[in-house]
Amino acid sequence: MVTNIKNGTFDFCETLTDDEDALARAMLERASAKWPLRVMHILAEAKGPLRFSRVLERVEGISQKVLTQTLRTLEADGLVTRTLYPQVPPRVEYELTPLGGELLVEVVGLWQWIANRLPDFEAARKAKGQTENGPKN
Amino acid sequence: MVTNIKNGTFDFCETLTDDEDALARAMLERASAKWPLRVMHILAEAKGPLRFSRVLERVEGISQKVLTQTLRTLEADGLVTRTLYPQVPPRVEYELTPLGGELLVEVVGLWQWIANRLPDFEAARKAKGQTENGPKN
DNA sequence: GATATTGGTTACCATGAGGTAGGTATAGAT
DNA sequence: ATCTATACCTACCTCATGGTAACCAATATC
Repeated sequence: MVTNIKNGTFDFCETLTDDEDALARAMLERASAKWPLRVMHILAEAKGPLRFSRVLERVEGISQKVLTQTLRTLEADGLVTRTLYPQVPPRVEYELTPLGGELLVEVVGLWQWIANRLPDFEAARKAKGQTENGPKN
Repeated sequence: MVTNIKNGTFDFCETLTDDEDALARAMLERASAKWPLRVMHILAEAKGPLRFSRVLERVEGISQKVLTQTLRTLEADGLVTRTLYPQVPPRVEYELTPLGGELLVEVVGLWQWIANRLPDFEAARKAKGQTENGPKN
């Protein structure tokens, strides 16, 4: 895996147009941001449609505004569906799409890789400050 | 893969302490941010140590301040090494660590998955606006 | 003595992302 | 007539982030 870096075949970005690059980057940022992942996780757990208020209850710490924005972005990206029932207290349901489910799985894979390497990261954090050669700054 | 969402065994987060969760989340955000990925990519391409100025030249659009911050963060996380030679025009070299190389590969995997699904995302973007049932607001 | 080099740090300013509070629409209950 | 519930939207304020520019240290060069 790391070898494809060493032998120079490490070519992402180069195979994409600028537009595609920007879109992929945007997706990556969205997928790894704080709220989208949580919201998608909640929706995945629900295994079915969820009303706005239910999501708001379960995503701890999120504000209504940000949840609205988050859901709209996820909808625009095809990761969740939004279904409006024009009742008189309006009812809106959100559900994870198959694409959203797949993306979630991919991100969770990366997440778990990171979780497995957590000791390495913590070790790096502690080992800091005395690795420099030379008396110091 | 998606099935482990459907049958309820979808449990990341729950297996981690709050500290670990926060750390993993921070790593994920860092790994997917705009500059760290580019800087690591440059460093990976170089297949060896690179001076600060060389990195600055190659990462198009980054400012000196942000590159400094980025490199310091990467160093703190054990993803790059920083070697200071206390010469009189100071010389500092940065190099990707094995851990950094592995992380890069993982993120690139996700990146490529997204790139492969780009048509789906674009389709979702276009198909927006008429999926709502009900005349609309 | 003035200046350039290298890898920063610091001060200052602009942009924007997020939080809070309030408004809106409408039917049914009181 | 008024209040409640739902899923927002809009305005306003704040705080963090990123950019620009100036400064630094020590030697070598003009």
